[in-house]
Amino acid sequence: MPERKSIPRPAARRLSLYLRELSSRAEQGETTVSSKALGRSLGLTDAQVRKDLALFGQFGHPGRGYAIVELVASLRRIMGRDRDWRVCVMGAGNIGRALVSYDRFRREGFTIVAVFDSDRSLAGRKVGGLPIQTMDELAKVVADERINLGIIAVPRDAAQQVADALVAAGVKGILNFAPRRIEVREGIGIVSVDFTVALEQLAFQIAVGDVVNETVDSGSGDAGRLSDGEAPISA
Amino acid sequence: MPERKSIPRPAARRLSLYLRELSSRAEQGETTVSSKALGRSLGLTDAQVRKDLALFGQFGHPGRGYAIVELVASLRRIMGRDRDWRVCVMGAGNIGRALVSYDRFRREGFTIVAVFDSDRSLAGRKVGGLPIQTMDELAKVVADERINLGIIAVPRDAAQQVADALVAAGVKGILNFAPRRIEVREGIGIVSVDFTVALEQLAFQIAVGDVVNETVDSGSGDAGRLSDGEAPISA
DNA sequence: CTCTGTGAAAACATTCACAGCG
DNA sequence: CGCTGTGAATGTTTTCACAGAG
Repeated sequence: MPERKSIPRPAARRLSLYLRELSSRAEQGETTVSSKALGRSLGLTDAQVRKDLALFGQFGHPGRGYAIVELVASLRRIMGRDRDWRVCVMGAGNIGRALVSYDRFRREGFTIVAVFDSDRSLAGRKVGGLPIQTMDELAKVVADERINLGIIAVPRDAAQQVADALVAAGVKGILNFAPRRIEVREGIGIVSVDFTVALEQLAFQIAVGDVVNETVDSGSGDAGRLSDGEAPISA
Repeated sequence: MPERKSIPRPAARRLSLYLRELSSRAEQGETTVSSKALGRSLGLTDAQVRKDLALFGQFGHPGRGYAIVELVASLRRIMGRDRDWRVCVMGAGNIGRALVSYDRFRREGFTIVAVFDSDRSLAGRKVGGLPIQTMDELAKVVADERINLGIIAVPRDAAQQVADALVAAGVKGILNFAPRRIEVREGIGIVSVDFTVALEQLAFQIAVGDVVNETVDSGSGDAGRLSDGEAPISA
């Protein structure tokens, strides 16, 4: 564990937003951006942006701002986006099928290479160009295809079991869509997204009569989020 | 704006997890739970659980713990889950269709009553029992069906425009799945979920060699999070 | 002048630790 | 006892404000 420096969790969440916004600006042909302009697009202060980016080194050019292409490259490397991620989807229900067909994953370097479902009668049917496989082929396929991430899109009560199988097969991280906490051993990454929780947070904002801008990225095993929050909620 | 008390954002995110866990325990027939047991299931300390729950009143019974049914009812009311939420889905692509068919929403009191798509050639086709409608029927349908929430499942470049139309039509909150920040006027709720950001957070956990349990609930318009985080990430 | 990087201050959130109820 | 609710202590994150680079 090559522990160098501690990154505040909220900052880690914002990093993804910086990368998303910067990539989009790069596509527009912009070459440079100030912390103020970047913060403005994301609902953050300029100081916050500078602090976050300074966590990894000196990327800015005083008087000029940040060189976008350069910064995107650095952030990608820092976030592990320069490697190739090979992903399998567990569960070929509504959500699993939608994710397999979600083109953006591939474009962003997360390639889905296999789909599994416990229902053997689905075996062989194709989803987004991939044949559905049975769960007992998991270990072999993960090894053969060098899969390092798994996405759980199975019913709640099967989720922990499927997670255990993924870890046993050798994946390094799990993105969980089932509505429950997943436990994994130290060293395995886990991020959860719960659609109902997301809608509920929305209902809460409204019920409480006070609304702030919030990004929900359901974290690992617990109640994480990925929102550039602003004020607390007042009730 | 009946501002009474300020609720820490991280606490707001955890509330959903308490409710989810408590409901599940109620189904198992459990009647009582201590802050310690609840925290254990969610990866939180007992003190954290007590502080969070105490934000809204005195729910616990010293020596005994919390009465589950009672607490679930209180939390539901506090979070606005006692009302009926009527939802429309914008975009009948992979994600939109998966969400329309996501049964859990209905069971949890979020009823999807309409689906829209800008592609007129899809008009009339059914998705999960609902006919796809064209975007220009939006205002009328929102009013007639008393829709108060909208879900955005359209491509990035159409998202802000669709959000504006939803707000103009009268929805009170938006759940956004498009990969960009959505701006809404004061008083309108917004929560965002970005699948790519979620996978990226996972990649980051792994790249950084240090992994903590995290729940990602992509917040509103900015870089928020919804994670019951633990330690910061070390790089 | 513009705009970064960063210590120092302020705001926030979590954990501790304990008084007090049942 | 067991377990809550809560001030006080601690730890973390954000904001401020400014020196210095281009």
